[in-house]
Amino acid sequence: MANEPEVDPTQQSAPHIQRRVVRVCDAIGAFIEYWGFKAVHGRIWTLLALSRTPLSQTQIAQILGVSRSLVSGAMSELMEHGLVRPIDNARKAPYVAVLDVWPTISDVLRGREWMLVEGVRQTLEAAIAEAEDAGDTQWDLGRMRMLLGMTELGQILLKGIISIRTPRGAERFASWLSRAVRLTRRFRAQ
Amino acid sequence: MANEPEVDPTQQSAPHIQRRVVRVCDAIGAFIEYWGFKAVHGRIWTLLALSRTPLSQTQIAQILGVSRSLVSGAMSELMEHGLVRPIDNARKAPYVAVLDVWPTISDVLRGREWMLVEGVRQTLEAAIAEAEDAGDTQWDLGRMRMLLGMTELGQILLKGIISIRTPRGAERFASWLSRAVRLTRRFRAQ
DNA sequence: CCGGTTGTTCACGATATTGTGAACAACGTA
DNA sequence: TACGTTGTTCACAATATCGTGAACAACCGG
Repeated sequence: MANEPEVDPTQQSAPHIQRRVVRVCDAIGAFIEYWGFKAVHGRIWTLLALSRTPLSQTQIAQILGVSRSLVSGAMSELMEHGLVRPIDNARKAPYVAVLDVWPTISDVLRGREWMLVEGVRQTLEAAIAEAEDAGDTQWDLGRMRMLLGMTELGQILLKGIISIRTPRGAERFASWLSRAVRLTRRFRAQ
Repeated sequence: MANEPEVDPTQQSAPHIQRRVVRVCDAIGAFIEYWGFKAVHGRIWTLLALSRTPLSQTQIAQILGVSRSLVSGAMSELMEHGLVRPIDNARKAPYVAVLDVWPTISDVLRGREWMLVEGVRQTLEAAIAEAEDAGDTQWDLGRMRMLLGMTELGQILLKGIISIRTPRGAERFASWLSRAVRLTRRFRAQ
């Protein structure tokens, strides 16, 4: 199909604007790399989000300058997370980005972060129970209780953030947070 | 000094409570590993935070079951970040945890996160300028402007969070956030 | 049926990360 | 002084991660 917008694989003769777009993809990739995803996920999602037309995996690989195998693997992960979808039901099809990324963020928070905080909470409770029984002198029971309190606070915040599904939900959460912070003042002052 | 609390290097005969504490250290280490630090940093900090007495690097290595060299390297990094300090000025001294971790979190947000978001913003601005000049058909100018808006919103939030230094600051920020979310309602509705 | 394309899979290399052990200097004490 | 301890440094091993290229199956148009 010669009437498609031509995508030149060589970076030199690619239109200036495409290189600018790839720079954006790289920057967003670097950003989300710090949030537990891989950089290539962010690069692919951004490229699809900024493209007016759906793109094939081959096109994506050409534009980003990576191998098709890398794109293939990253793509199936992105589709698992619901961040990208094929334009029709066949598995062999051009792809578009899903712009509403909040469900994914929410899933990540509910899964990864929640499990980590919950793990801390459980080990803390076990250590506190043990320390209360044993009358220990080496470990600081008060500090353990403080950390447990912070853990529970973190879980409450996580629950609140996860429950945000709509702009209206964000509004409710923000005003709830405002009130909550005010109320915990005396607790922090101790 | 035989009157110090004995710390048994072998995990079998270590007091139950110590093993519980180490489990807490591991859990917190796993948690902060997802936040750009290394797990061993969290383990060491937690151990010091939960110990009533200052600990030497050798003791830390024994309790956590890692080598002294690993502790040494992690320790100097923790001291750079201000999360741990020696009990007296000499470099050879027992160490204690600094419990106020907010300055460090704030530094991380101001450094790492800010640079990443700023990088996205700059590449987006460059791409938008180029697209406006070139009258391009392949890339979606509207989406770029949307991402730029989200980036600027992120920077505003980051600035707000960073500015929290005291409980009073947290209170101000929370109520500001509540108002801000309410005001941006019509913007999101578009 | 046959080339061409598209996505998938796998074995592999390149590279970064993490932790270890040995050697060493600084310090205090018998 | 001789010795033990503490922290530091460095070369190295173990491991994980990232990305590649080749082989392959599915599909489409001639």
